[in-house]
Amino acid sequence: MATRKTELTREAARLFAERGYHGTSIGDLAKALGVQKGSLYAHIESKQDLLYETMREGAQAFHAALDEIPEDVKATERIRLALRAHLRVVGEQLDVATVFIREWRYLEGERATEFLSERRRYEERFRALFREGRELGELRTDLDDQAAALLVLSAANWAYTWLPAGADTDELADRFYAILVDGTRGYSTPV
Amino acid sequence: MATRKTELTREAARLFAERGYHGTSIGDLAKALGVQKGSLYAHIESKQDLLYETMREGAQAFHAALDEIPEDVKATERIRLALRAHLRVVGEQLDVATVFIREWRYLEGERATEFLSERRRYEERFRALFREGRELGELRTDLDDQAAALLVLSAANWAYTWLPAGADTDELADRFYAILVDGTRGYSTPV
DNA sequence: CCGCCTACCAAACGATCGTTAGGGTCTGCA
DNA sequence: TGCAGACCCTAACGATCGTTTGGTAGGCGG
Repeated sequence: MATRKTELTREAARLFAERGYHGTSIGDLAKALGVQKGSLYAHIESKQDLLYETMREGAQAFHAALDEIPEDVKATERIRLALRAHLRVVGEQLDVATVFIREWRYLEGERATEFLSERRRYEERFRALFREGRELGELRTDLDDQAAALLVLSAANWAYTWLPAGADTDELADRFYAILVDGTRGYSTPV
Repeated sequence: MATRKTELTREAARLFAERGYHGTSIGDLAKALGVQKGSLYAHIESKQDLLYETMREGAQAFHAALDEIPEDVKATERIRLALRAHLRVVGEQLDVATVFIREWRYLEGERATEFLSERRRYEERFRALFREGRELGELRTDLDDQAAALLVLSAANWAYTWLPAGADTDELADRFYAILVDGTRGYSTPV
């Protein structure tokens, strides 16, 4: 099943992540595969297609990771698992995640808007967790859940810049979660 | 004082932020300034120079913002002010900040490594605040200050993607800070 | 052995890239 | 009046860009 096409998209993701979409030429890609650049057009219709397919792969991976979170656990626990899920995707598919997070804006035409709504939908799933947690009384009733969700999403979305490929992302997610839930203040620190 | 050169670098920052370094051509830049593209070379030596100058501007702005934080206040307060300072730079110089955070990797040669150490130095200033806060007893003694600093830096570095230009960043920073310090958990939530 | 399919090749297309060359037109100051 | 300096022009350079074309080599089922 490791067709030439999937090798191509995988290498494209790697190069797009390393040099950026506009910084990667079709010639670079062909050279990385040991092939003449014209030969690539037996598999794709355009360079844009490669970017688009990587985006789709990323969107699918991130959503699928969230989908596996059980619904019958507490909202706070689902937040922890969601952070784990996101960081796991970043760690396991670093190239795809990097392109998904950083290079999406080079999509052209309606694909850009399609991706934007896909992305908003993903972030909304995080926001919903915090809203739910607050409404169910698991989180502080005066919590600014918008800001809290933004904080988690920031940590999640920034991770591709420093995460080494194959890191233990579960433990890392738990460390972030612990700080987020209990705060950094000393137990008896005066205000 | 608004020399043509500064207009050029400002426009370059704007376009690099909007379309990326490799996505912006010298021709685009010239058109935005209402000038033939060859004319730009009366002011610069290369396209790389424009990127480099924007980076320098960004580095200067971020460091200067941190420099203005008084040293005689508590470490926790300095953390709050540091977050304010960073977000203020992002809000006030969104284009420069965007290029600084996202496009730096297209610097070539030793400029790339120069920038990388500049950046590490900046992040270290944040980490030091958390270490200090923990050692002085202002923060929990069992705090994972590396993770805490990473969390704040993530929020700070991700902000360019969603901050509207000219937003009230001080209030936003304080909201992040409040969550970070006190956590999200309900006061009486069972473990 | 034939015909199909996947994969690739060599060569070229027009467009655009960053950059250079040489000359021109203003303004302001001596 | 003349000269300097800032600013811009047109035209072209070689290189590289994404993409197209027409043809070929090898494997595999009929």
